[in-house]
Amino acid sequence: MVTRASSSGRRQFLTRRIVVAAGRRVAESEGVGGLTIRRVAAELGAAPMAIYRHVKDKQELILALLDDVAQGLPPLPAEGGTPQERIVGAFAAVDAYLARHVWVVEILRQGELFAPRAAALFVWTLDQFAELGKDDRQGTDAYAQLWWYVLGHLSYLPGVAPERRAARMELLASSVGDPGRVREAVRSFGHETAFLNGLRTLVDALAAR
Amino acid sequence: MVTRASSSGRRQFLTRRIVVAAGRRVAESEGVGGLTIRRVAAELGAAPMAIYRHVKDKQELILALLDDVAQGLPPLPAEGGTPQERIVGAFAAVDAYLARHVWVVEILRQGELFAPRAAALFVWTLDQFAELGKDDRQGTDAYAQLWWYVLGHLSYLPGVAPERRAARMELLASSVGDPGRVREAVRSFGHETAFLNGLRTLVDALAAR
DNA sequence: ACCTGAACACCGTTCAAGT
DNA sequence: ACCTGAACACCGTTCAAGT
Repeated sequence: MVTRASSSGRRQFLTRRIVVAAGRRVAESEGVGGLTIRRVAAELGAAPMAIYRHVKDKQELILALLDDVAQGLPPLPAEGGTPQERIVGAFAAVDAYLARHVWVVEILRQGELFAPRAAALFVWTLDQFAELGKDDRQGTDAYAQLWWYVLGHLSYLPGVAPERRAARMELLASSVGDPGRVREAVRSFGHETAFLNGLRTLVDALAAR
Repeated sequence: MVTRASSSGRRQFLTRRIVVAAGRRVAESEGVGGLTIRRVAAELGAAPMAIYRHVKDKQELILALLDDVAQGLPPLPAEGGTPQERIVGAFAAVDAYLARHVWVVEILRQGELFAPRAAALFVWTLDQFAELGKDDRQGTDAYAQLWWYVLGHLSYLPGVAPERRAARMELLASSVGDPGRVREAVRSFGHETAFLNGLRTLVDALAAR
């Protein structure tokens, strides 16, 4: 996976862009847990300390990664349909995009957020709820509530990795008086459709209250 | 913080209970990030390797901690009121309890869950929705949707630490065309009341759909 | 100016000892 | 049986070099 050799020249062969791109490759393939300065340096065939010339410390690298991912966020839905449909579409798209980059969720949880892309979604959401006759105070509450729902779903995703599913299921079933009932109830559960249905339910309720 | 000295005797002075209790003290005061085998050992005045006699590895210690916290989960509401009120009460109580132990949320996110306490909440929730005329398939979806909402709220908590709030606010406001509107909208936002209102809205909608 | 190497203070964990 | 010490393979980061 070494994309650059340090052998040829001595002069600058690293840039912030290159470092961030390498960091992203590492995070994408091994998760945030596997993201280390030394690992990124190895990815680039450089000495670990070379990284520090382009990034203040590990925290700054992580924030740069967050920014990088934010660039790829799907665009907000334009006109068409009801505000409810647009809101569902927007949050479902954000959820789907971030689900493809679960490692980011761990960073988001550390209290970071992607501005300005998060800010754009926030204001856009205020506008949608304004169309539904809600003021910005109500819109803010609704935005937070929708975001919690999405963040919770994303946070739960690592647990549904196929190899974990069976073990969790058994743990759950065996802890209860009627294991058969639990197994039966969970059998047909699909988190994606449950997520979407719940999102629709929540948006409609927020619009109607 | 050393609660036991290794000096006096040579024979067993550690037990699994003692190790787990020390681990919990460390996690509670420094978070999961500060939880290290070596730190726990120091807390007990023991050699790091002594820990491994009572706990297989760090992962097992973490699971034991999860179990320990689960013991303190609030009891499920008994009869009285509508199912909706009981459901809101139960999930709000779980949220409040875990909010007092935020470090646990990081573990939950790693895909672990507390059985059998989680199982009890799950089955209890199925029962409540059964009273509302929903079958276990619908109840399972509702449980997942409520849990995502709670987990998202808990995941968001570290970001509202007082010292972070102002910085986040500015980052958000400055990223947008109309900073004044954002500041005004967010001014009166209170995440606890927003959480509770959203929970009520969601439960009522799930009951009605 | 940019990269490197050695070093420091940390990790989890194994293994061979001590009592 | 239980605890300890040295050791190994990792971290992030600082500092003094090299070109």
